[in-house]
Amino acid sequence: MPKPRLKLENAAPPEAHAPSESQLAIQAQFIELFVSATGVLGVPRSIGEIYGVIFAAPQPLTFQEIVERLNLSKGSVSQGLRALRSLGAVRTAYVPGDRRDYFEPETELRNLVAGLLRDRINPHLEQARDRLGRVRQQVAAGHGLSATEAEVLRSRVNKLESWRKKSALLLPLVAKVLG
Amino acid sequence: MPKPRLKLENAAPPEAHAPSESQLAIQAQFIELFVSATGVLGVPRSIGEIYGVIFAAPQPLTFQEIVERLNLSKGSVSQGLRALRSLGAVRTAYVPGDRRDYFEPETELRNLVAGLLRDRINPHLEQARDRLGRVRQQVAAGHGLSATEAEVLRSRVNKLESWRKKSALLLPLVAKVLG
DNA sequence: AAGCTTGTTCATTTTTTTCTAAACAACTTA
DNA sequence: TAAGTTGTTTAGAAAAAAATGAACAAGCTT
Repeated sequence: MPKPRLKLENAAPPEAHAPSESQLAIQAQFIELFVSATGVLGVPRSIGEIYGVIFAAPQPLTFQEIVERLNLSKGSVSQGLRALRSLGAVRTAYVPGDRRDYFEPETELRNLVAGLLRDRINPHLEQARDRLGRVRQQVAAGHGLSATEAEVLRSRVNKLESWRKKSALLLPLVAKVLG
Repeated sequence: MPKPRLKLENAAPPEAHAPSESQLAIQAQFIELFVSATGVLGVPRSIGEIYGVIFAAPQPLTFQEIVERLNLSKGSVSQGLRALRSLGAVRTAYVPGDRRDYFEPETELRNLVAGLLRDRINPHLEQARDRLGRVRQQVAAGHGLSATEAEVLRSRVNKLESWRKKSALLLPLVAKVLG
């Protein structure tokens, strides 16, 4: 026999009331700002909207509130939130007596940039290092090239190597300046 | 057997000969490298291919050579080259006695990054400054907000302002490190 | 257990981006 | 002037990306 559970009486969660017209206008401005950033970052528009609506909210929002305020499908919001959490751009907030997830924004630029570097840039840089090694080998072994052609190609490979080094030098610096 | 083509008798331009198998392999490696970069930069794959094939060539290439080596349509190559020139990533090289355009790569990272900043980042930053001003006004005027809510929103706007300032500070630094 | 609520997954549809091919313009040479 | 090159423009096809919605899972509540 399952033991009967006590209902939490005060469960009435700190529900955000329906936003006023003025609040809606503010929210729209914030969202617009982040949506325009998606263009540069190459992420889907809906992700900008989701981050924007969370950023614009004075209190953490529930999944359902995000769906309603943006008129997005549950599927899109679920996927968007997963991406944002993976970047470290949103966190879940715990609300006692409420089973739902509440979402709040990460607002430290340092941390947001760190997430982007980790998830989007670094993997490519590492892959590039490997590829570059292969190109260098190919060029070194390359036959059918005149002496001057071979020389040009070697200098091109060296250029690439210098790009890679400078990038690797730059990224920590970026993190430092933003912190 | 390729069908014989009518040739101009003396014009004989410094035509690149058909690449050897080894040259093709090298070229493919270079292209692969730049195509993988398109993912990060959010530019079309074909643009990576075009820059790659130019970067991989010891001498400047003609439009037609690019089309043939990549099996791309003339239209794609024309558009891709325009974008690359606008970024300052490829230059045209003059070849005496030849009407065709020859293309060679810009290989200075500093200049490539400068082009990206100019064409892709700066416009967005300027737009962001305007939008941010509007958000600040909205929040300042915002009614229908409790005192604590208004306080949170003001601090959010201040965060955004500090992001913008840090970014504006960072970009010149990037240019300097890469130079 | 049956019936809610909350959120995820994924096959399909919708939208956006990218590419192509055909028409065209500008210029050169016959 | 006609005919040939070289490259651009653009309408529409093809491909890729993003969003939807229905089925599903997991956990409460009664």
